[in-house]
Amino acid sequence: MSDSYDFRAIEEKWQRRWRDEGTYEVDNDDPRPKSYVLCMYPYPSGPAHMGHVRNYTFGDLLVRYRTMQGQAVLSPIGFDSFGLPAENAAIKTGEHPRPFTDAKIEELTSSLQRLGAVYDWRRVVKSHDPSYIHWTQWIFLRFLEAGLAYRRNAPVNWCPGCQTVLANEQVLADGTCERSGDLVERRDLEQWFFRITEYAQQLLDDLQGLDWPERVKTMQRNWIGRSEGAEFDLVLADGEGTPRADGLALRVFTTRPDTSFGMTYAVMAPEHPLVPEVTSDAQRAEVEAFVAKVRQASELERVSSEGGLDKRGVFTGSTVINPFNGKAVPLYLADYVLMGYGTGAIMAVPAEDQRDWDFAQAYDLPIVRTVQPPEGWEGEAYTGDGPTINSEWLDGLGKAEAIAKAIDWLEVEGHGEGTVNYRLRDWLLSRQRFWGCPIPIVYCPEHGAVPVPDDQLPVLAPDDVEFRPTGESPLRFHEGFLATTCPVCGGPATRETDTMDTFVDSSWYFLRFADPTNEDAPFDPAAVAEWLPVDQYIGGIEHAILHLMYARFFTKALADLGVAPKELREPFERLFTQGMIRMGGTKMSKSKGNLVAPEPYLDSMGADSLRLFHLFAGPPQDDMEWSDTGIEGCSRFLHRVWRLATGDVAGTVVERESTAVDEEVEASRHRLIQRVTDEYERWSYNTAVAGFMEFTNALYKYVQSDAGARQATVDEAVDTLLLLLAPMTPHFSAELWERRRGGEVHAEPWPVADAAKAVHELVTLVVQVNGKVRDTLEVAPDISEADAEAAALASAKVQAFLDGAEPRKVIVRPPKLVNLVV
RNA sequence: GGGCGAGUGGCGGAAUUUGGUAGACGCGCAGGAUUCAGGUUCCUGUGUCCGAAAGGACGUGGGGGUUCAAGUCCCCCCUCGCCCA
Repeated sequence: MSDSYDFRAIEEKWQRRWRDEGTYEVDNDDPRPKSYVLCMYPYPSGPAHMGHVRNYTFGDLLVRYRTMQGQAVLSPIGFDSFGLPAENAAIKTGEHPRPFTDAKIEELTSSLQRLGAVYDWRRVVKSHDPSYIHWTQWIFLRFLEAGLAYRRNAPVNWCPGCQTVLANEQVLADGTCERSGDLVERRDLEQWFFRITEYAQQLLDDLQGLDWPERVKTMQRNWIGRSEGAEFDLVLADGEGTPRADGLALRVFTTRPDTSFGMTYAVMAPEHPLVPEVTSDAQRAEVEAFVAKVRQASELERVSSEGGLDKRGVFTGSTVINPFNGKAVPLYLADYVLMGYGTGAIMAVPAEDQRDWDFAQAYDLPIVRTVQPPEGWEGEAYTGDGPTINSEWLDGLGKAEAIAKAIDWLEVEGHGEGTVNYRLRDWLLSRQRFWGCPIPIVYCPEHGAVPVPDDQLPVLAPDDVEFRPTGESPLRFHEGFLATTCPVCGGPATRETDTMDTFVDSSWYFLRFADPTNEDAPFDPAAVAEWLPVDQYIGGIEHAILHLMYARFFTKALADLGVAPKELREPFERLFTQGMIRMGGTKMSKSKGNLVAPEPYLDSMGADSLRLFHLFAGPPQDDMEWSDTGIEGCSRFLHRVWRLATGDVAGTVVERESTAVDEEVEASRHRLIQRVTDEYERWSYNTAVAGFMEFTNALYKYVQSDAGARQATVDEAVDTLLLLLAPMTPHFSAELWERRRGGEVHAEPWPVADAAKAVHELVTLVVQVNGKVRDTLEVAPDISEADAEAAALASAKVQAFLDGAEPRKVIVRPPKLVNLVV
């Protein structure tokens, strides 16, 4: 008897070997074809949970599969190690977040190794490492020089109780602070932005060439939100419609210039700079109260259509002149118009916009249709196409022609022009937090905001800091950090205390992996050119919008600045978004406290069983409700293969010449290679596992058959099985391969099927009568139509159903099906 | 409200490309063999209904349609999920 499958010893042995021997380290000058496989780098929150297991199993499988196909696979890992959870822990304990974070990284690293995931450990990148901070800051300065970073006033969430700024995720759904429970206010602060909007069109256009899930691309398109329309001026007038003496006008944006004759009022955002100008004395008190109220509201509340609109607007006391018909219409403020979109002011056409319709109803404003709704239309606002009405020289035109003609008219008359507008806003990167990458800026009373010179990077946060229970950033009170000198004049100056959004760190880490220890630059463009773009990026759908958009923006900007190769327009050629693991219907996450730890399974069944289970449980892109029923089936399967591979199955294995039975086993071996290779390419891992199980079951039958199995056939079948399983169950395959054949299974070439040997001797021909299966026949795969029909008619079962009748029609699809219609 | 995706046995799920044996594979369950017993292992069965069986009828959220043939294509409806508003 051979010894049994001791997964614990085997996994430790191979994990140590892969790590110590650097099996999965690859050099930039590796002569093999290059491939870059990357899982989104994790936030180090402690030991891995099942969500990580699933994610990193997919990644590791691909690394090993491509390695066996002869490629040099770059498989790096890093840690998104700045962020709020570590800072919150620091506030609670008073301990600096660095040791806390380093400990979490240790824990996650060892979990990943216990899973059997392999990486080039020389290339580890950590966001909070001074060498990484250095180059994140350097990139910020290059963006600043290029005008891609700038500073302006913007509203933040301010908690009056804590006297600090909150991140969006620290504000509860009811608008209160998660820590103190105070109502969160909106407050203006000078903050840093990246000019991502400059790339809006490119970010939209370049989606086309990416091999990404269509729904992720759709989400990005919607987020960018390109809309074509027109901007034009509405001349401001007093309450009676008499134009102001100063000729001041209000610029509005609309996607529907064709409906301009239907404008019955206009609306500006409450924070519009012209608000004080247009407010009449009679309305001033009401307007100011309204503006103050809106300042409290979150953007989500403002754009929500929940609840009535009757308290959400106020009349300014002014009117504006519609240039199309010269009529004066009232000018309102309303919370649903945002300063950040378009021009911050709109013409309102209630007949063709539902929100304008609702507002018009609430404020008793007139509604004039300018598009003829279809016959029988019973809805309110009509946004579809139709002939234009009530619009003088636009009457009768369809939507597209009317839009074009209206824009022409605006341009000729000098009131405005056709424009493209994007929903995408510039990226606010300032965070009033400690545990992030410091923004390398100094404020001088003489010279204002001055960049820290390159030779003074990195700007690092001090270690001797005191965390306040309110959550305020300790940097704001640390004299040693704050006090500095102006790089321009040498006079006293203070440092910027804000840090960068952690999305900044994750926007370029995949580039650093190509050249992770470079001390003179973030990376050598030549090294990046060797590996990038990432061939396969793997991560969660929750990053479909922000992270992927920001990383794409950084890649384009860095290429345009000459930091990255200028041909590198996109970072991630192929994207796979795996489904999340749910627990009780909600996402498995630390904050929900419903994590499932892999350790008990690693202890009782081993990493390979757990990996196999995750692969077998369902399609990788689908969400999965966690349940461990079935994991034992995977463990059982591995034990079955182990016994087969170690000759521990009761049966007769003999040395003899090959017979037809042996040939059939050999044929199914070739079919398995074909099938599984195809399924690996398609990420259909659950069916690949099913294929392995079927094949193993068939081998058991073969070995245990009375006739006895041929040694050479069994050996070849088992060897193939081990090779095909190697990406899924790496330790298991490696150990058996070494025992049986010697050497490393993952260094073996991927098996290739012989198509000629993979064919079936006989295939099943289904015979139907009136579309119902009445018999199945075994026939040669190359049977002719006539022979198939004859065979079908010869069937006694079929004759019984025909009951002597002559078939009216015969459909023959050799060799699969014959349908007799009577 | 709009967009996208999904709905198949007791459960997870399968049915590739172009409509062609629905339920592969596993879990669970039942029976048998091994075992003092439990566990392990091996074999067999397992959509529902009628039937002792042979066999038959029904069956992929609901309703209609196209077709020799529909889980798959078309139309309407219901439910759930995600994204946007």
